[in-house]
Amino acid sequence: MIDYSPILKNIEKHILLSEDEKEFFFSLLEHKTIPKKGFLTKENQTSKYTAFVTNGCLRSYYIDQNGFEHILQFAPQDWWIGDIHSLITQKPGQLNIDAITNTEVLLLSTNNQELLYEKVPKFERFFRIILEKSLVSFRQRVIDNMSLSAGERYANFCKTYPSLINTLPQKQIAYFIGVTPEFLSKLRRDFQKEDRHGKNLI
Amino acid sequence: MIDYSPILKNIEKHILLSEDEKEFFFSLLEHKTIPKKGFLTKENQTSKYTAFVTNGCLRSYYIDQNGFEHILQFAPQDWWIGDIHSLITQKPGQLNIDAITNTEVLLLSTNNQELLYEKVPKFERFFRIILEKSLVSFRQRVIDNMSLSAGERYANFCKTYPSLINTLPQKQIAYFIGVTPEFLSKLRRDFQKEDRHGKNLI
DNA sequence: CGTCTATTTGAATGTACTCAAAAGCGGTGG
DNA sequence: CCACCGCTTTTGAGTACATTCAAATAGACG
Repeated sequence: MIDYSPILKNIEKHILLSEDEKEFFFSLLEHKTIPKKGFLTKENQTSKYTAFVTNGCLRSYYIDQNGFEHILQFAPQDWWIGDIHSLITQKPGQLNIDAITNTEVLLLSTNNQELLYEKVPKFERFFRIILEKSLVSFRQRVIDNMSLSAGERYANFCKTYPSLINTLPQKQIAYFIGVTPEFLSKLRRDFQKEDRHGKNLI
Repeated sequence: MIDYSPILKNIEKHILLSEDEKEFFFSLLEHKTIPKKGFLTKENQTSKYTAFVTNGCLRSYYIDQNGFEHILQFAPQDWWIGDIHSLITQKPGQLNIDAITNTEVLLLSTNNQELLYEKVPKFERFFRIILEKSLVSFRQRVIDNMSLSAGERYANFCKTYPSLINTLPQKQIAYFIGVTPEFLSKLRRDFQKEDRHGKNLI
């Protein structure tokens, strides 16, 4: 009934599994539907699950002391997401993770993840590789925040997530690149002006 | 001759090794001394080594298109450091890694790291855990850059790295928290004023 | 001691934010 | 089907935080 092929494909990019191992892995997953605006994780709660998105899109964000949202990650189809700090410390976390659209996820609980590592050590390798990639992208984010202007970060976002630009409220792009929605609106207006001038000059 | 106990202690926090495994692991390491201002890694070169600092302090930094330095990480004693993007893609990287003081490192080449994973799969677990921790700290860095003012980031830095405040040129702290050295100087002046006023009011 | 680099200071500037108000847009119920 | 409501986006004026540039001062090291 549940289609495990997307997650299997994701995993087999990095490790190969026997039929038994596949069955065992699938048996550890829980399928869940998160409706638009529904939550996977809330701040001040201890996270129990790492999620793999099979359909839809989740986002993780932090709310600061002034009540402003800052989006850390978008997780469209085929992405892994979770509050890793809370997951590894098993302490209450700072992040909220909710659904931008109706979303289907496969959940792996921390207990089952440990079990998986014990029974099928190859998964240590798999998650090591996933973590390497996440680390690279967060590192890039730190670099970009320190070395690029807001306009450059927006241009960057458009290049990196072309599929999200038209599906996402502009506000959320602003919260991701680290500017106010008002300022992003002005940036876009200025870009359009530049574009038009560019065209006229040709 | 080479003292492997610091790195062993670091590893045995997370996994336990047999004598043979220890010997094998040690045989894969290269010892190197990097003098103050010497380089482990230069931008545009493909990284070959992950380093463990047994003594001294390294830093990794990025130089942007305007020639400004942005420090990504300090690696004092007992820390791991490397240009992970270049290491995993085996393409030329963006980072420089150099020594703040004379530094002793143990180097693990990418080839030897793969060999280690093959022969002693427990190391997959070890590096998975190291990566989890790095990821948490880079994630926190993104959060802080988006939600805190420069003054708050500086106060944060002082709390997090008390040992570095007096050993590091102020400039480098500025490049780490993401402000100009001039502005950090002004921030510190203002903090001192506040402190004095605070004292006078009591 | 002299040189080189780091730090401090000040004035002018710029980038991005705040606040307030208007305009646009989508969904829902009558 | 359209009117209304709530939310997003736009716009503008004023402001704040941080940078730039230039010059003076302080510190470190050979």
